[in-house]
Amino acid sequence: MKKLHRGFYQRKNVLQVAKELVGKILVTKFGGIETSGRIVEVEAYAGIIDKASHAFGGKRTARNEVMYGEGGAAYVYLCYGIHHLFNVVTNYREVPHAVLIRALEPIEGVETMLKRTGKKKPDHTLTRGPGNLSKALGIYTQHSGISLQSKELFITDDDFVFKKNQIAASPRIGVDYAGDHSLWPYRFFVKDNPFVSGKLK
DNA sequence: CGACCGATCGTCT
DNA sequence: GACGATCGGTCGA
Repeated sequence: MKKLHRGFYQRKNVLQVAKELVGKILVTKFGGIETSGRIVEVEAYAGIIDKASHAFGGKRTARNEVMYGEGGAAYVYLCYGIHHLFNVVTNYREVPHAVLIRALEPIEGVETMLKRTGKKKPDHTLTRGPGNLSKALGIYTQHSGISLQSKELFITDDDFVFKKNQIAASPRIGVDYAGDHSLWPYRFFVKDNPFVSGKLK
């Protein structure tokens, strides 16, 4: 289990980082309790040229400021007033790229995840979709800006790799407002994995 | 099945 | 004052 180093995140090609994040393990250890899951779905957001990104056009606000920091930090924001969406900031300072983590396969701490989400059984909805996974791992907007080198929130590599033909690309979900950019194939996911969100199959 | 809808609130205009 | 990088429930076919 190797914690991903800063160099993994601080690369220029957000699509490359997004693809490589599929198969890695997202871990939280809040209050000494570990919960983790293998990443099976992500979306890349390509900064100022990407109409779907919060940083489109160089827009800079208190909320998205962490996207302009150096790669390797968490960017968490509240969506629809309910869901806390977890992103990984990539690239270098002043280049606001990010990868949204959309689904996990639970590994560690399923009991804790059930407690946090209020679900009864550990089915595929537990960590399916960005809102659900954040809730299951205990990630909230208060964690926005913290480094992924921290002891409480980080991503590891256990040398597991999905085969190339198991990974598919598609347009991103829920970004119709981005017009033509909503068609960009910036979503990467594991085929036929029950934890992957979006329409079934 | 698919379409629709309500929840809920921080952020930006 | 409007609007989400969502989710889960309901309703009708």
